[in-house]
This record gives sequence, structure tokens and C-alpha cells, in this order.
Amino acid sequence: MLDPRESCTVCRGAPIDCAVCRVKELAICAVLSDEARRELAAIGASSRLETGETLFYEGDSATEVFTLTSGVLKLYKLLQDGRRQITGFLLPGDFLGLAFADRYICTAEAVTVATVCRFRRPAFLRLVHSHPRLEHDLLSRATSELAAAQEQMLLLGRKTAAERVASFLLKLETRLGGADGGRLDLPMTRTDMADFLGLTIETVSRTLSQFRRRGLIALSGKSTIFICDRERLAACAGG
Amino acid sequence: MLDPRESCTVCRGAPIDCAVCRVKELAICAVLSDEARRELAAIGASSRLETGETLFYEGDSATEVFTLTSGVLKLYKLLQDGRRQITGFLLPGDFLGLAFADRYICTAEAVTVATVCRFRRPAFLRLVHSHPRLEHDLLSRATSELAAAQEQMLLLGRKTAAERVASFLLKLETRLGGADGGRLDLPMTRTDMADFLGLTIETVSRTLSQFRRRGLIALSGKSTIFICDRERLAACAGG
DNA sequence: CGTAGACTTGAACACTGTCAACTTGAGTGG
DNA sequence: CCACTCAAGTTGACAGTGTTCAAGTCTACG
Repeated sequence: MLDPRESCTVCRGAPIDCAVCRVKELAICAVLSDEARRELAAIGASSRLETGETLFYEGDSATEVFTLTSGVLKLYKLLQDGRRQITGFLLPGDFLGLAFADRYICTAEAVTVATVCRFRRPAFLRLVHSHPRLEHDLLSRATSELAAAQEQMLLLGRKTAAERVASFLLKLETRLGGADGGRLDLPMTRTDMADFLGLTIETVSRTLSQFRRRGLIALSGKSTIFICDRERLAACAGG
Repeated sequence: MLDPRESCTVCRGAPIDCAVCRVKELAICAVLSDEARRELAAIGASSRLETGETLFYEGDSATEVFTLTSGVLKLYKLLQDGRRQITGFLLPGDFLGLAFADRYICTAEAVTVATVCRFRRPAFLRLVHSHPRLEHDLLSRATSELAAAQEQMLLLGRKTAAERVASFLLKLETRLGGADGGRLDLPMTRTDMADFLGLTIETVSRTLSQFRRRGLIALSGKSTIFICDRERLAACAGG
């Protein structure tokens, strides 16, 4: 089931702590008793995903929910002719399963090598029902996701290409923990960025080049970006 | 507090039933004890909104949550220069308050004359915490909203104008209860439709005219639409 | 019956998409 | 170690969908 020594992104401590830690990834550490944490850890199974591997498909019967413990995932929906909209990128600690009724409403695919902790839905739901604080935590997660979704609707419905790309870079930097001096390692391809922002790959590329020429960012390789002038970039992002 | 005789959209019965009924609008009728229902009804206050009246503004301190008991509301976000994105229309029975932390993240405005039941947040949250089934119901509401938000992202990011308008008409008909023979009374203006669909008012108008010329719909007055050929309209909506 | 706001229609324009060629860079094998 | 390969990304020219701006038209309401 759980191998506590493998790719735990939060604690790097003793095995038992680490098993608990997978639960911690749900951010319910503070609200659950030790016993409840162990219950949760006991029904979870760790599983590794290669880049590009699909965790589940839109329309499949939703038999499992997951927490992402390492790597990056993308969620997307497709139109019949192949047009794609990525509805979100998931980072370690994120939960997959809030928006599922009996079927998955989107496809989940690994953007990088990733590790998830799998829970069978019936067992997970039983646990949720018997631990109101867990349900409370899930509700507060759903609330944040709704807020993010509304922000994204504003971006997709009303922002220009430059505003979309600037907003994306700044938000991603924040989510990734705004490391050293504005350095930002993009885990996803231009195609993924385009499908998230409702643009084409060419427009994303041109917009990044334009930001580079204007001195707002610097590019190094294909996936490293330095935010040189956060203030002007934020101005580009619109309000 | 509650005036049971005023604009109750569910039961039209005895006053006490009607007071409970406002709670019913939360769709928690089935999961709460009579006592809990009365508790909830006791902390709710009915309030009437005129067309165009604002219930709360984005950024205001979120002191209250609401259930909509009659009429239609719109939720929207603004950019600094006035561009607007409507993130959703609310119909009777819908709950306002899932996505709020300490501040409202969007503005709520009445599309038609409307009635809401107001709950002060602290009192409501106390009640939620002491009634896990209520929290469970809220989580399931949040889940549906997330699914709807993802669908809307697909629409805004990847659908053409015609697909957006067709999708909108069909979904609205379903939500309004798909009455007699495809008749659909639009409660909102073209401007609202445009701001919901990420288009301009002119494009919405042109698209409706195009559907009319092609025999998919018929227009009567400004706000009544007949869906003449649901099948071909659905084909326009894309998949 | 007149007015005002909402809606429709037309024409020109612009932003972004499409198509195509080129460049870059990471990985591979000689 | 270097050339090769191929996918990913960039750039350019052009086209098209949807926007902008500007008249008109309808309709509800006083």
C-alpha cells in the first residue's frame, strides 16, 4: 500500500510520520485525530505516473479519488473535434475528487512524473461521513476552487492574450512558492499553457517574446523564465 | 424576520410550513430534522430586491450568505476598465455563499425583481458546524457548481460565438424547467448574455438573428424565444 | 403618440488564429 | 565528443472571427 520512503514531499522523517504525511497532503493534519489520519492512510495506495500518462478519462466511472503527492497534473475537457480546454493544473497537496459525482467530468493527465495517493471512493466517502472535520476541510477546498474558477472565467471571457499570459505567469509563480529572484520553471509545454489560457500555441509564444523584448521577463531554455519586472508584468495582467 | 405569506416559491401552504419552506429552498429539507429546519428558518430574514439592485459588491466584507427564493440574480466580476464577466445566473433555490471566505469575490445584482433569505454568516456557520448533513449538502452544491464552472471554462476558452449562444439557450431551457413546446423567456438582457458568454452584445444579437434565419429558433418580442429545432440547435452547441 | 432604452444591422478594423517555414535544444548513437 | 534526429518552440504572412463604431429599428411605457 503506502511506501513511506517514496517521494513524500512534505515530511522526510520516520516511516510512520511519512505515512501520516500523505494524509497531511490533504491539509487535514490539523483537524483530524491521529486515529483518523491512520484510517485515511490505511485506505490510500501510492501510485506513480509517467509524464503524459492518464490517471482517468472524462466520462469514466468515478471509482477513485486522489491526492497528488508529487509532480504536476492537468485536468482537461475536450470537444468532439479535439479542441481542448485545460481547467486546471494540480500541484502537490491538491485533491482530485471534489467535482466528481458518479463519473469523472474531465480527464486527468500527468504533466511531469507524478505520484498520487489513490482512495477508493466508497471507502473515502465513508470516512468523510464519519469525520465531519474532514468534510469541512473538503468544503473549504471546494470554496477555493470555485473562487479560482471564477477568476479563470474572467480571464477566458474578458482578458486579452497579453493579460492572460501575464496573469498566468504571476499566479503560477505564487503557487510554486515564488522562489529565488523571480525564477520560474514552467512544468508544462506551450501547448498546455495555450489550452489553459484559451489561446493558440503561437499566440502564447509571440506574447512571451513580446514580454522578453520589453524587458519584463527573460527566457532561458524552453521552460525557465525569469520575471525581471514584476510590477510592469502585473500591470500587463490587468485588474 | 420571515413573512411566510410573501413570495414563497415552493409551498403556498400554511405559514409555518412556508417558513420551513424557505429552508427547503436550500434543498436540505430531506436531510434536516424539523428542529434544525426551524433553527435555520429562525436566523433567516426575507428581503426583496428591485431589478438592477445590488445585493453585495465584490470586495465587501462577507457578513451574510443568502438563498434565492424568487427571481433571478447575476454574479459578476469587473476589470478596472469596466470589462465585465458574469460568472453565473442564480435561480430560485440556489445558494449564495459557497465561494466566499471573508470577502465577497464577486458582485451580486438582481436581474429581475427577486427575494432572498439573508443569514448572518457567523450564525449560519455555527448552524452548519453543528449539522454535518447540512455541511454535506453544501459540499454537494459546491461540487455541482465546480462542474458547471468547468463547463463554462470550456465554453469561454474554446467555443465559437454560435456554439456559445446555442449552448446557453439549451442549458437555460433545462434550468428553467423546459416548459411548453420550447418556449423560453429570457430573464436577462442581451448585455447580460454577452457578458456571460464572453462576447459583445452585437455578436449575441447577430448570432440569434442567424439562428432565426436558419429556422432553429423564433423570436417574439425581446425576451421570448421559441426553440423550433432542438436537434439542430444542439448540433450548433458543439460537444 | 412620443420618448428612451434595448436591440438589430452594417461596414471597417483588429486581434488572434491558421498555415508554413525556420530555429532551438534535448536525447541518441556512432 | 560530435553529428543526427525529432519534438518543441519561434517567427512571419495572411485570413477570419468577433469587435468597434455608427446608424437605424423596435417596443414598452408614460
